[in-house]
Amino acid sequence: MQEFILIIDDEVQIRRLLEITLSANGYKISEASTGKEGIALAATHQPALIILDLGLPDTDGQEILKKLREWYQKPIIVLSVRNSEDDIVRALDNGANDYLTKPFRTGELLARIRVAIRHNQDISENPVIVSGALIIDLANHTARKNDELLKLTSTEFSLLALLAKNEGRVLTHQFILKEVWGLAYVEQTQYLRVFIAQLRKKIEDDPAKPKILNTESGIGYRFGY
Amino acid sequence: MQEFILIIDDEVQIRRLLEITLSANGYKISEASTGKEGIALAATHQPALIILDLGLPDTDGQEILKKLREWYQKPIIVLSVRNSEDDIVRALDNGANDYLTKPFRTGELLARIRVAIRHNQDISENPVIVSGALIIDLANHTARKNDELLKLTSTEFSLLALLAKNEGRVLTHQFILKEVWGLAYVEQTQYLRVFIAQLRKKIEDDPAKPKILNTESGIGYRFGY
DNA sequence: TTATCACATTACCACATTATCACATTATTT
DNA sequence: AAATAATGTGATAATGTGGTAATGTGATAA
Repeated sequence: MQEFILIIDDEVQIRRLLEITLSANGYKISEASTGKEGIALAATHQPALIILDLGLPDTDGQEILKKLREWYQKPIIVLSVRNSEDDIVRALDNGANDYLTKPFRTGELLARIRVAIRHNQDISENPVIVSGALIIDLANHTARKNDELLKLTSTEFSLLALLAKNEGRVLTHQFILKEVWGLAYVEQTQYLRVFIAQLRKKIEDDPAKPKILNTESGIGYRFGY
Repeated sequence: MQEFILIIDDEVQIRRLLEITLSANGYKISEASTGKEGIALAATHQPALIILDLGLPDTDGQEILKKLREWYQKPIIVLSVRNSEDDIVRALDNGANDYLTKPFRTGELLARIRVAIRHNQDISENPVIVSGALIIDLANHTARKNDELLKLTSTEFSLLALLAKNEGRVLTHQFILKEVWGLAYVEQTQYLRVFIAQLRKKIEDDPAKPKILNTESGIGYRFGY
């Protein structure tokens, strides 16, 4: 899976610089120029890391940081022109993983991004997910229920696998669509409904009363719990 | 539990400064003035964090870093007079968690130590608010009471989360409306009454005698206390 | 070619959620 | 205690969201 970085900065030049540098190093990018937009994008895109400029026009950067940290656990690297110890300490104590003052050196930023992501990556991937009577084999792209092989199409399988990998967690429509269909499809929530329905027919005892693939109305879907 | 920090630095003044600052902040200290000594102490004392000066007399600091990282997983913060990008990137890629150039500001160092230690503790744990039998998982948009999942709509959830995040504090009607419904709705106090009632039905033992979602007549609502 | 399959797309219906209102109840003030 | 203000409650309307079936499309294989 490609690492996905969200840049929240109002300066176009900085965004362009970061965009070029980061994509040249194999990261995917999304950008926001205001705090509000940034929070919205973070919620829908679930980036692996956020680069946050403290000097945004709409809101105090420290407040955005706090808001993000209410639910966002992955690394946040703060950029700022401000170099006062107070700003730095506050940002770090508000949940930032690192703090760089502008102008920054791109090589150093990249190294600090690697540090931040490296830390977050030691969650080992389990090739087989077992949940009740369901057994999902990620490596073989097969799923079984009560020991009988389910006939799943590849889209159905990746959808099921994605949800199962995040058992108990609510995944937003946008996130699922992005992961399974790709970035261009984040608006097509109806695809998702169709495929959820198909999966339920195949794996639920009573598709009308799903116990495995649960709906979180207005938000997304959840596997189990 | 007392946090234990190992300082590897050959300059006596720096060691003394760190010793005073860190112990004043509740950390226990051990010190080494050479790389060899440092590695030995790290092995015997198992510190929660290491502060490593790159400019040691006996060995190249980067080499000590690599040696430590062969077995030592906890945070290492590098100090150095050298400010070249190359040094910084190398240190970070060799496994340092952070890099500060001398002279450093003690408040910033302390904040970065907190970041490093904080990081090492809460790997993959969700931010949850626990209040009595209620457990609110902000990242997952789920809430439980006595271990059973509550069926909350997204508006109900954000209202509950907002109040719970401010446990014990009175939030005014206007503030709550602004946060949950948006600025245009600060006058619609009736929305709030309706949704508070719905939440109470779902989470209070006796909705008529609320113990969790309390009314502050004429002002707003309060979670708990 | 036809048949088949998976996915895309649409239309429609059902249900869940939210908004709104009228009225009951409770709290506060005089 | 009475008057007034504030809050709670239940019903219903309006809207939003999700589920399902049917159909279109394009690829692939018989």
